[in-house]
Amino acid sequence: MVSIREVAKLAQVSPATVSRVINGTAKVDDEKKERVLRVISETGFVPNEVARSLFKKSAKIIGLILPSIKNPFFTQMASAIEKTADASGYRLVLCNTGNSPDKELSALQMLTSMNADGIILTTSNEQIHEYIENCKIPVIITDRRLAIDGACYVHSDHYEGGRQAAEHLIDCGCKSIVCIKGPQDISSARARYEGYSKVCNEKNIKLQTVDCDYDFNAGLEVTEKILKKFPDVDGIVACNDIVAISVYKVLHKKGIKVPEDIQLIGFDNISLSELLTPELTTIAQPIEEIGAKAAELIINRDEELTEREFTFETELIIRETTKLKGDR
Amino acid sequence: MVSIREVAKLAQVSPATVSRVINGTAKVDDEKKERVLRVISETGFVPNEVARSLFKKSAKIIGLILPSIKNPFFTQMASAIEKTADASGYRLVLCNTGNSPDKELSALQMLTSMNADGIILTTSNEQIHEYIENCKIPVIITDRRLAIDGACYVHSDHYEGGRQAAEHLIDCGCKSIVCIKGPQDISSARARYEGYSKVCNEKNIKLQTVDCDYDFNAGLEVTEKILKKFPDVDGIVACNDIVAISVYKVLHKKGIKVPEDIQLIGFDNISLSELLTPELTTIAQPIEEIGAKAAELIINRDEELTEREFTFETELIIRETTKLKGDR
DNA sequence: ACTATGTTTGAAACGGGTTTCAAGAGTGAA
DNA sequence: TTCACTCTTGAAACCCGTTTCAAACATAGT
Repeated sequence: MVSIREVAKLAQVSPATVSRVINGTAKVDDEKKERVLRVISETGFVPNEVARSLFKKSAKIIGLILPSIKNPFFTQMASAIEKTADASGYRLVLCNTGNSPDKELSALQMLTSMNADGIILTTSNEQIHEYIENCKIPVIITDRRLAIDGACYVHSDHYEGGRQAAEHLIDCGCKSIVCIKGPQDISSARARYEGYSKVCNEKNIKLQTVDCDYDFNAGLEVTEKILKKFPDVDGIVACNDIVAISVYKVLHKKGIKVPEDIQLIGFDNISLSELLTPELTTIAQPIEEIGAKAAELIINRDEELTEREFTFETELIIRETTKLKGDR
Repeated sequence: MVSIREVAKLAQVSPATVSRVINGTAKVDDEKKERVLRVISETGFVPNEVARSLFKKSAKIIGLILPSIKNPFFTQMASAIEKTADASGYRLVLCNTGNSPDKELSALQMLTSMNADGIILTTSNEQIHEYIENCKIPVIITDRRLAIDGACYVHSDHYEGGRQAAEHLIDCGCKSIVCIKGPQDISSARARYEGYSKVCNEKNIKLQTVDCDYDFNAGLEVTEKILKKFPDVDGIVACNDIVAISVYKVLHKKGIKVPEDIQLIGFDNISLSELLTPELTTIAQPIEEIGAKAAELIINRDEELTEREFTFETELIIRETTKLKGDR
């Protein structure tokens, strides 16, 4: 691996001059510049990013800390972050926590000590509170809202999304709706349910709920439970698209027709929801916008922020698991 | 950010001693060790990973260069890589290339200059040849086989997978099978097709093929084409699960029953293929094993390699889109 | 008591770009 | 010709954890 000092020697200039040529930080005599460039291309010299970031205290890195890389929602968000980051020359360092607070903290420390320029984090764990507040790099919390000052929040309007889901099923004529509540330690799941139940209260609809994790197998189980507990159910609000898919699967296996017998709505609008047969009616989050915004907040971190919370609107996407026809 | 020199000053020892305490690289007087540990916990000192990796020439980083982060196959592989990496204290730096050779090369250079300990790469681009052969860190090419010396290869036996798919549809009684060939510049797609066509030749089955990209929309189009060109088709071998899903979607929309009218088999066994209704019959690649193996090759890079190519077996997973019943 | 061996320790060098600072070169005006 | 000012350039310090090397000290053996 050739170093800047070797390039300097071969081009008969000082390392400082080579640095100035590479970065265009100061005027360099044309003849010398050419010599330097020639040596660089002959030797294939690439500046060592580690040495650079040691001095600059910026590694051009965005840290991404997620509960699970396999979850399509996070994957789509990660993809949007990567796209935005890459366009500005930033790389993504990925950490998977499986919701473990220990792993979250160590990922956070790790990324700070790597001179990351900012961290994008999805967590429900308030214990990392202190670390984040003392953190000198921006920390962006996506999808969820915690009570941590010093962080930025980027998420959808889950409350409104919950309302939209409830209203849509009611508009579709459902009389006995069951809401599958997501994990209530997650702020977005809480907000969705609050929006949902608000509408039900306004319209005097009886609240029928079951609890469920954001997990395919949990969705399979909870569907059985719904059918047993609420035999007259004709509408199901799933806590996310993955759970909606599992609900559909159980209903289909039992010969229950969707949307004829039971109507079904998901949440997130992961790209999968459109690939399925039948296509899933769902509440769309602007996943790409959320990811892009989070990345931008880090890339433009020197700009003074007027807001610390960015809320995006959700949108009802009517497809094939409910009866009203959408635009499509 | 407190440095090792500050810690040393506060603990009244030299930076060298602090380093020895942190890393356990040499015996340190118990009393001093305790002083150092106390100062570390009081100040919240975390060693700067960048300075460390500048000296050590290892950043404890695995670079992962993929055509697309959204593709579930790669996501599942990435997840397995992350799991293996994390267990040994390595982080993942993710680069998305969208198959652009320029981006591949710059990601490769970038990762080398970041002192990455190794790179896992999925590409069909032979142009990066020279760079990889001169690369001083291990480069592992997954899923595909190129003609690049100096790289390691980790993949499934796609040829055998192609054979299994063909044999299964024949066993299921298909008389007019259409094979959707994947992009033939990708070695694994070629191998699958070779395995497939070998079986057809052995059994005197007419080869009926169409070309298709690994893409959902391409799958929708190609299905229309199949129905037009081969109206008596009763079996379809899709080039991967995503395309199989899109094929199913078109067939379903046209009222064609799967597997009654047309049987369908995918490739990969992404977790999605089991979530669907109907569940997809497919040729499984051991995605997690491939990812883990690739990561291990980097983590254990000092061990002498006896092989440069690691081939995993594929497995026929019979589910609901073909007529023979599997174990389940 | 004195050599021999072993252990602990800190000063200093190292890794490789970047930046500061002051010297040297060049230009123009007086 | 000389003073003033600008532009280009390289030496050296810097970022910060690690390691080498030799000094200092301790223990054991004779």
